[in-house]
Amino acid sequence: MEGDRRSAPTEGRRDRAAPVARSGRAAPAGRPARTARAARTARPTIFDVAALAGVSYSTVSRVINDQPHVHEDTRQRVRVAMAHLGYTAHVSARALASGRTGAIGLLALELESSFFTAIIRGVDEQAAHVGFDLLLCTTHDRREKEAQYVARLSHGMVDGLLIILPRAMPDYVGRLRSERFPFVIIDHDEDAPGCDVIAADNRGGARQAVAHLAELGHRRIAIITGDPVAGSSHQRVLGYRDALAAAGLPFDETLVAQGDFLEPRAHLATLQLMRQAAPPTAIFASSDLAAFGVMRAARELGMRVPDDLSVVGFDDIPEASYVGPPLTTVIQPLREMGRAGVRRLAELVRDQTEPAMRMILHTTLMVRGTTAPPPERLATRRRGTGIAAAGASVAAAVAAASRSRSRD
Amino acid sequence: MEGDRRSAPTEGRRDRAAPVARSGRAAPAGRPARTARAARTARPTIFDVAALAGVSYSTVSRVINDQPHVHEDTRQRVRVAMAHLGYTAHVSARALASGRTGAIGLLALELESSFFTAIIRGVDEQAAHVGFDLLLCTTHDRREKEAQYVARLSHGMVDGLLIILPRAMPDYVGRLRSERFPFVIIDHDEDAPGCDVIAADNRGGARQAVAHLAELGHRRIAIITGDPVAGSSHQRVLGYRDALAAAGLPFDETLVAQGDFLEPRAHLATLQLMRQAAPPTAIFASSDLAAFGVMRAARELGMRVPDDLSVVGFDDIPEASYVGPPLTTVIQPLREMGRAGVRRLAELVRDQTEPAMRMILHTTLMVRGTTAPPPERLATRRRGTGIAAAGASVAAAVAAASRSRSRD
DNA sequence: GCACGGACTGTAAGCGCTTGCAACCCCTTT
DNA sequence: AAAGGGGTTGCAAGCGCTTACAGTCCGTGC
Repeated sequence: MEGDRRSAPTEGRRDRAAPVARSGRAAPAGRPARTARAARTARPTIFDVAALAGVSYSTVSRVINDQPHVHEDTRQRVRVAMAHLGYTAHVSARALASGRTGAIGLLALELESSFFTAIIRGVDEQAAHVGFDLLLCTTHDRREKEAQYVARLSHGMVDGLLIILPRAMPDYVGRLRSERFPFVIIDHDEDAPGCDVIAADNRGGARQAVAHLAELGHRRIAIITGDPVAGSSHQRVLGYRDALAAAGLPFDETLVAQGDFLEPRAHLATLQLMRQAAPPTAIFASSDLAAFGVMRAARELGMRVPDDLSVVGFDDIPEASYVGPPLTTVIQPLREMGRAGVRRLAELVRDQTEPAMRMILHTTLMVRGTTAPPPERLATRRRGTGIAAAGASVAAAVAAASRSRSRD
Repeated sequence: MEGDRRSAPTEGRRDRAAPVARSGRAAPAGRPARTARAARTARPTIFDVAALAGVSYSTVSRVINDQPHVHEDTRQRVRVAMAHLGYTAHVSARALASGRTGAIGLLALELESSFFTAIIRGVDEQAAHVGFDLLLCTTHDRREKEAQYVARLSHGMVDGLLIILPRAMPDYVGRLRSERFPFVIIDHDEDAPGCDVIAADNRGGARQAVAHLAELGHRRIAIITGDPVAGSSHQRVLGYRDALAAAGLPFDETLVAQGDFLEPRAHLATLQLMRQAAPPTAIFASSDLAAFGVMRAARELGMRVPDDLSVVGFDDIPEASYVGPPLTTVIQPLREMGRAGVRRLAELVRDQTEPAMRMILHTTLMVRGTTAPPPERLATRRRGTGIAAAGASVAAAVAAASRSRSRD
């Protein structure tokens, strides 16, 4: 048997290629070759490669995994055999045996909004870079689904999880933590003890945006908030207040309208804001989508942006620069957030004991075409009829409406 | 031993919950409980559930897979045990044992363009609907990578493959076919014998677009083609010629500019087209992105769209309706193509013997703001100086240029 | 010239699950 | 009362790979 192994690689290879496998070598003890069963597909396995190369299957495994302790000649011989058979390792089998899958999972709410796709682009880019496969799961806000996904994913599908979570912390996070499963949360701007989090500086960004409006001379600056369950939403309100305070402007509850980051709600909120006795001359929307809603409302009211109303968004999704006029907004480095998330996750997968950390990325104000100084002070002072200066009959109607019910 | 099994479920359950596992039951022959080795994580396995429920592991497996031949009481008992332990099946293990993964792979060139994300949205939606997980792979046009991905994916990662392939057929497709691995190709509008293909009616769509321009009175209609390696590109040229012929217009080679579906190239091509002695009054761009390039060039030349130049795109990516003026384009049902791809793939996974088919989805012309009748005939006739009517000095310069070199 | 460490290689024992088959139960049929 | 049969259940044998451990071989130091 031993002399056997020593047979010169070259001719050894040839006679191994013959149909008859040398018994007790190709088929290890207790593994009777291949049963008649199914035989799913005739895909070559590690055993076929081993037989062809005239080595044991574990040696093939070592070659596949670039492990040391394989003679260079042997390695070559195995490589040739693999190429010859067109061998590709079975992913599930390695995952099962090794406990590693080489993939990461990405959990996102949906794919509709550019907000998510922007992050996903960053994730995809970096995942490819560090050699992870990407499993994309969208939850469509179905909480039960979400927990299920997480369970499945963390049980043999992926090595780590990236969760875009602009909301409250769900229960499964606790479970992941206790199972010491690597995960990173993206866009979760609130307390998350023991979790690795990547978020943008929401408060700072909002402050920049509102400070910009104040500098332009606006005194009545409204905010349309994001979804109240999102921490980022809260942070942006704080930034708004910071900026007001810094500019010496009073905080006025009537200038705070609740939104949900989406367009329709912002549209509605804007109509309500403008109906007030003292409507704002500028609106800070908590997302670009919301800003689009503001602009649509303005258009309907016959107001021009930015002449009659200034608008600032948040996020800088691609559409922001397409619309007319292009939107002034706060750049949130979405793509970079995705990239950073993967980088961090890769570290965690490598070393499970890394202490959790929180990573805050800077935001930048991007001044484009939707902000300008407020319309002449006169209009601002002559409330109610002020807007009528915008000229459209719709505006007049709103003005009339706001006169009749002085406060909402 | 036999009487044992018959022990009444109720009290049987209790004593099974006791720490001591009944030897030879919890641990099957040749499987000595759990070795001291690693024990990766203390995740419950099917054996733990079996022990707790007082049944064999295969019964648990049957419950997991909703198979018949399990007594309802037993089923319940197992369910309770699973819930109690927080059991979740190990995905790789099932994949290895069963040969099915419950996932499909999606191979896309990249994620940057809305073209791909639109398809992906459809894929994601339908995948969730039919219960497949989605593995997203972007190739970034690195051919070697692509073949590798396909090999990996088809070896135990996914049950089927969706390939967005607006290009020539790569070699690995042949391999997939010979391995009888289920796959569907999306957006591949040319011959693909034996392959399942989903594509839009590129020829028909182009015909509609160009017919629309002809109906508006345009006589000199240019086309900026797509990437020549794409079958869809070729089909759109055919549609263009169809429409010209139908309208009794001659086919003029000088009105065909080669593009690549992308913006910069189209921008350049437009500048060249307009520099001609007899510039077109309308341009059919083979993609929306290309149409944006046309519009940018027109802007630079001081021409107004659609007054001086009509533009039609193809695809109807979301940005098409955002730009000003909103783009007249051919709606390609990208999302539906993604959905249809998954539906078809699901069928193939279920029944490998399905004969291959080709599915062509209809396109729709969406008239928006970039098309109008050509500028007064006069201008069209008085070539060279005609454009100067557009007014801008840039246009004059181009006119001058076109005079000096009467034909390119 | 022989024990010894190091470089390779092979063997066994799983990873956690599915599934064909055999065994068993209880109940009907003859 | 014995045979037959359908519904349940358990067992064994894998799926294709990784990896601890146990050799095997060779070159070296004494």
